Amino acid sequence: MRVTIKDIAKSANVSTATVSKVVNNKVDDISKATIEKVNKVIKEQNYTPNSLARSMVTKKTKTVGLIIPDVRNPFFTDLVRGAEDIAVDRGYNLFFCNTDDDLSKEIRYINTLIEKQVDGIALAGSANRNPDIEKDVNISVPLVTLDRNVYFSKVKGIIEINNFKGAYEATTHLINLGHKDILILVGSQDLKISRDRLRGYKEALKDNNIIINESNIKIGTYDKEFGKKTMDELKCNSSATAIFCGNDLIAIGAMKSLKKQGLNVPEDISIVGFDDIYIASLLTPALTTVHQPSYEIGYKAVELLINKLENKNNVSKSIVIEPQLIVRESTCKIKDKFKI
Amino acid sequence: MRVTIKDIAKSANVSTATVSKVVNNKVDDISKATIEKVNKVIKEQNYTPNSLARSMVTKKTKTVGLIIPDVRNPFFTDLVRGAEDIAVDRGYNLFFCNTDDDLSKEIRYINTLIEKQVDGIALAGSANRNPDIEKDVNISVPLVTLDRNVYFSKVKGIIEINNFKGAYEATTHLINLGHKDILILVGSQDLKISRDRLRGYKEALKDNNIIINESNIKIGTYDKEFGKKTMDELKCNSSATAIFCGNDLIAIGAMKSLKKQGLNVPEDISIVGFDDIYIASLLTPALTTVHQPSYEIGYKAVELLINKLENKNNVSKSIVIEPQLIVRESTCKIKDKFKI
DNA sequence: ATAATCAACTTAAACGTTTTAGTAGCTTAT
DNA sequence: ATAAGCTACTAAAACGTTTAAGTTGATTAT
Repeated sequence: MRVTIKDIAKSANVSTATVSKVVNNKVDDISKATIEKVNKVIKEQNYTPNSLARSMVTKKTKTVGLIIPDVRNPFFTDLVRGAEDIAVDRGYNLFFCNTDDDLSKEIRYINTLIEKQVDGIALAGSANRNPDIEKDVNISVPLVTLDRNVYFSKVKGIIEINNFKGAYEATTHLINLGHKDILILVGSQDLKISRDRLRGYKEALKDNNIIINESNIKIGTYDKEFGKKTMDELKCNSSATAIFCGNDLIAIGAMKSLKKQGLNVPEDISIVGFDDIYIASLLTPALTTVHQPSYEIGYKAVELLINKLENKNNVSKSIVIEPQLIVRESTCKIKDKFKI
Repeated sequence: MRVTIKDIAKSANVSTATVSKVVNNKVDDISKATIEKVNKVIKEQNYTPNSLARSMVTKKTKTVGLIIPDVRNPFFTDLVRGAEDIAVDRGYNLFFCNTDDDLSKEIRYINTLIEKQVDGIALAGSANRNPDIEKDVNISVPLVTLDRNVYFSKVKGIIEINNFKGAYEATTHLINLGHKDILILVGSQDLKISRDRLRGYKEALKDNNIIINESNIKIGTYDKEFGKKTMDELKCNSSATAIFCGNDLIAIGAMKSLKKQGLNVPEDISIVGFDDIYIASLLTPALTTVHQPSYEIGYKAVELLINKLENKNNVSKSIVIEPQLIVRESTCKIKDKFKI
C-alpha cells in the first residue's frame, strides 16, 4: 500500500487538512513546529502526493497534450523540445502523441487526452484532413494548432509560419539562377501549409512571366519516400532543371534518386528544400532550404496555450512567424546548354 | 460543467452503477433495452468518462512513462515509435519524457511520473550517472531499463544490445582493412554501453596483437558536437588512419570536421559509426556502422514492462539483442603510404 | 402455498486529495 | 468582566468513478 495523506496525518497527529497545507506550502495558518513535524514524517515515510486525487478536486491536471504527425522528422522533434521546455518551465507536463500522419490515430489520441483530463491540447494535425469526421469530434478543452491546420471548431489559437512567402522566395531564388522549368514536390492539399507553399511557387512563376506547367506539380507525402519515388518514376521524362521540395525529407529522397540516376546536384539539377532540419547542412551537397524555427514554433504554441489556460490578458489568438531562405550548395546557375 | 456519469444516470433514469457497467461493457447484468437507452443518452450528451476518477478506484492508470535522453537522436525517436506502438496495442498510453542527458531532469521526471501514478516506467538513463543520488530516489513502480543502465534498485527488467560484440566487430573490420592506428570516440564511462564498446575495441586490438595507445581513446558525449570538436582539436596531431565512433552522431560530427580539414573519407581516413540511424545511409560517403534495431528495442522494453505489470508468467527479466555490422562507403583498405 | 432461484437493477462506500467553514483557546481592548 | 480578535488548527463535503453487497419482483420448483 502506498502511503497517503491520511497516514501522514495520523503519524503526525494532525488532520489531513494540515498535511495538505504543508505539502502545498499554504502555511500562513500553520505553526513552524507543526510544519517541521509534518515534513519530518513525510520524509520518513517517503510520501508522494497522488496527483490524480488532487486533480479530482482542483479540476486541473497541469498537463497538456502535444500531438504531432511524425517523430522521425527532425522538424517535429525540435518542435517537441521547444514545447517541452516551456511546459516544464511553467509547471506543466506534456503528454506526447505521435500520429504517423493518420487522422484516425489523431482522433483517438484527442479522445484519450480528454479522458485523461489534460488542461489543453497543442495539435499539429496529420496530413489528410476530413471535415466530415472532424466536425463530429467533441473537443472540450482549449486547443491551439501549430504548423498544420484542422477543421475542429474549438481552436483557440494558431501558430504558423508564412509558408507562402517561404515558397515564393525559394522559387524566386531558382528563377534568379536562370531556371524556368521547375518541378514542385509538395504534400497533401488538405493542408493549408501545402496549399500556401504551392501558391507561393505559382505566384513566383507568374510574377516572372513563366507559364505554369501543371505536370510539374506533384502532390504527395512529406517524407523521403515520396521524393525518391517521384524522381525514380520521372527519370528522363522531365526536362526540369530545378526542384522545389515541400520539405527537406522530400528533398533528401529526391537527391538519393538523382544520385542513383547519375545526375549531379546542383550541376545537372538544382534542389531547394523546406524546414532546414539539421541534416540539411550535413548532406553533400549541403541543401539550400527555407529555414523554419521549429524549436520556437513548439515553444510559442505551448506558451500561447498555457497563457490561454491561465487567462492571461492580452493573449493573442494567432502568431505568424517569418521563414528565411538559406542558400547552400544544392542550387546553382542553370547550365548554358539548358538555357532557352 | 463537464457532463458526468451522474448526469447520464439521471437522464436515463438509472443508477450510476448501471451507467458505469454499460460504459465498461460489463453488461451480463443489464437488459438490452437499458443498454440502448443509456448509450443513447451518452451519445446525446457527449459524455466521456473521467479517467482520473476511474484510476482512483481501480488503482491503475493504464499509462507508462518512457524516459529517453535525446529526442534529436534518430536512434531514440525510432525507439519511441516502437514503444508507442506496443503501448497503444496493449491499451496503454505513453507519457513521454526527454531529459537532454541531464540526470536531475531525469529524476524530476521520475518523480512526476510517480505522482501521476503511472503503472510503470521504461527508462533509458541520461549519460552521467551518480549512484549516490540515484540510491535516494524512491521508485515505487516497476521499472525496466533500455539501452542504458542505471543504479536504481527497483529495476525489474533490462533490454540491451550486445555492445561488446558490436564494437569488437567494428574494430575488427577496420583491422582487417589494414588499420592499426585506430581512434575511438566514445561516450561517458558511467554508462555500461560505453564501457562495453570501449572493451570491444580494446579486445579486438589485443586479439590482433596491436598495442593499445591510450591517447587514441577519447571520452565525450554522444552527439555530433563531440565528434566535430575532437577532430578539430586533433588535426595533424594524430597519425590515426581510422576512427571508431561510439555512435553515428559522433561519426557525423567527425566527418564534418575532416571535410573542413580537407581530408577525404575513406581514402585518407576510415570511419565506423554505431546505431545505424537512417541518415547514416544518406551521407556522402554512406556510413559504415553497427546496426541496432532501435524500433525493436523500444517495442520489447515496453512489452516486457507491460507483461510485468500484468503478471504474465514466464516473463523474462532481461533481453539481449545482437547488433550487426553494416559495411558501406566510409571504410576502405589502408593506403600504401600508411602501411607500416 | 411457500421456498428457492433468477434477472435486473440500486445503494453506498471507497479511492486520496483540497478547501470552506467552523471552533477552541488564548490575548488584548474596553 | 466581557467582547472582540487572533492563532492554529479540524471537520467534512466534494471531485467522478467502480464495485461488493443488497433489493425487488417475477418465475420456477416442491
